[in-house]
Amino acid sequence: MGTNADVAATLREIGDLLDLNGERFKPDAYRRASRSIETLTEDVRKVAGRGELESIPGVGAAIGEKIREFLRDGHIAYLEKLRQQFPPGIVELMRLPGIGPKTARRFLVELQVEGPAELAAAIDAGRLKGLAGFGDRKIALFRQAVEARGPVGRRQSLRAAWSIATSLVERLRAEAPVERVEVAGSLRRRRESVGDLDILVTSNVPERVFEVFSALPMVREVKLRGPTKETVVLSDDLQVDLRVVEPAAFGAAWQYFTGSKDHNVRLRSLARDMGLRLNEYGVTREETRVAGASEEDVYRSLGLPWFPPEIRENQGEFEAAARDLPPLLEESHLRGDLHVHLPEGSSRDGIDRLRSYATQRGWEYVGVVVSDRPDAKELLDQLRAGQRPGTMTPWLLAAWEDPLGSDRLPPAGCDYRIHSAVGPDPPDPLPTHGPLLLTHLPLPEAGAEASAERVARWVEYARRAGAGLEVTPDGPQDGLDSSGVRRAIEARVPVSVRGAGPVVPDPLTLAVGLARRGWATAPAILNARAMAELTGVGRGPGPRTTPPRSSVRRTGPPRTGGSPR
DNA sequence: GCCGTTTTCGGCCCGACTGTTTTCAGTCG
Repeated sequence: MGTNADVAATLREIGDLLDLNGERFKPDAYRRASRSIETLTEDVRKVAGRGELESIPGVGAAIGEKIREFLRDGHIAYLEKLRQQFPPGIVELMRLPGIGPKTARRFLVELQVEGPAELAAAIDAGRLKGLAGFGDRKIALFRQAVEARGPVGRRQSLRAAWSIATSLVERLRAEAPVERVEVAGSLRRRRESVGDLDILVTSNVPERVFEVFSALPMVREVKLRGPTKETVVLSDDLQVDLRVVEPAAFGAAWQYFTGSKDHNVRLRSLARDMGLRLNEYGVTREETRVAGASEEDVYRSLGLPWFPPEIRENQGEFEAAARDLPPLLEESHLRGDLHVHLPEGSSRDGIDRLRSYATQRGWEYVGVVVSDRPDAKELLDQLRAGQRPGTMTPWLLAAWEDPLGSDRLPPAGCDYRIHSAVGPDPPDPLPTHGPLLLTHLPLPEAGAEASAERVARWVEYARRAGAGLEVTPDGPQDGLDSSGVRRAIEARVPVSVRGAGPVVPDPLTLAVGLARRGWATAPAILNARAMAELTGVGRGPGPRTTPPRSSVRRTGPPRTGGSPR
């Protein structure tokens, strides 16, 4: 576990315990600080080292001091004291769906129930019957919550969530009486992992929409349904909230349900300061709605620019907006992809498909990996045949990919080299032959988001090797996560944004989204450069096994303006 | 406990849904 995650979990536990104690505002303060640390793009120890903990949103003198204590001693006396007041299982109980601090406390005080197992036993023994506020229905829900313990609440990878959401949205558009269907929530923000899906529709017959939606084959159960909102659980445990709003409020609702929570809290307090009120129905002054149909209107009415969803985290976007938001990378900035594997089948067909795919995207070049093809030699010849710069678009480059540490030399005619990582950490010697890219970084730890320290080591290694790093639709499962992108850019290590090539649907948008979450602008992105600026790769015939390392560095990205912290 | 281009004190987002309630408390996002 990374230190940031440890600190975040510790602060959250303090918040939960304070909640049980009946504290009014402290629990939220600790949880806010916890979320802030969790989404921090930098190692919290580094921030502490600079004495800047209090610059983190939600961290003040008291919490800052507790974080320092945790980093120094590995524990916090205040937390130890809190823990002594409650049995250890009680926090676990409180995290079950439908059980909050009030209910958990009642279990403890009125039934001496100290954890999930004891709760199950108490229910079985009929000890909850007759207690005020606990009817049969509620007791059944408690039982369900205890029994469902485990996979519920598991976060999905961005790519898995995207693919599920895409099919749900398609079905709704095709089969339900809706005008507009959009995804909101953390998926729209392109978070590396997604806990649930938020889908927003406009329709004048919500109940019909809910009927269609609940009948979809992937829906396992309907958790709740009201006039404007339905919550379902899919067969793979993912929860989906579907909301119906009127068109005049669509922008406000989309903004509201996209979040993040901390971005929204900041926004609403800004609105309040201006004598306005912001909720999911719009921005109102007294009883008059002044904005709501579009997100742009909502932000404009608060004197703010529209924020790209990927940076709505209250991690510096408001401060940056006071100057100028940096122009984040767009899919249209990309001029190619430097790491594409041909699909199964003949190379000739593969090249044809790739060419038309790249043409569709308007790309100048595509780097084709030849090293894993049985017919590598012929493929190389095909790639070389008839290509002259400027005569054919897109230009196809030949890439040679092998494991980091391999001393096998690529055959003549290859344009550049890609090294795939072979372990969780960079090996000792620097790669020779100047690879252009390092790929397949195994950054996640048991599905967790990549640890900040490990990312830092890879970024430093890439910098010394003069190589670029990849961000892919699989996020930290296969390359940089968004904080890694941010780090790489700060270290002037070029970042390559990689899609999936000619597969349908290509989740390239996710790789771009992760780069945007890392505040990437086009100049920092290797494959947003024109081919002529690509380290001299592929200009004319001849072997190019070793792109000059110096040129990679020379064309390194300028520092982006508006660095959030 | 945090925070402030109204504030260093006095606020703290706010609405939907459910269950068990004749008017609301708890939970959730």
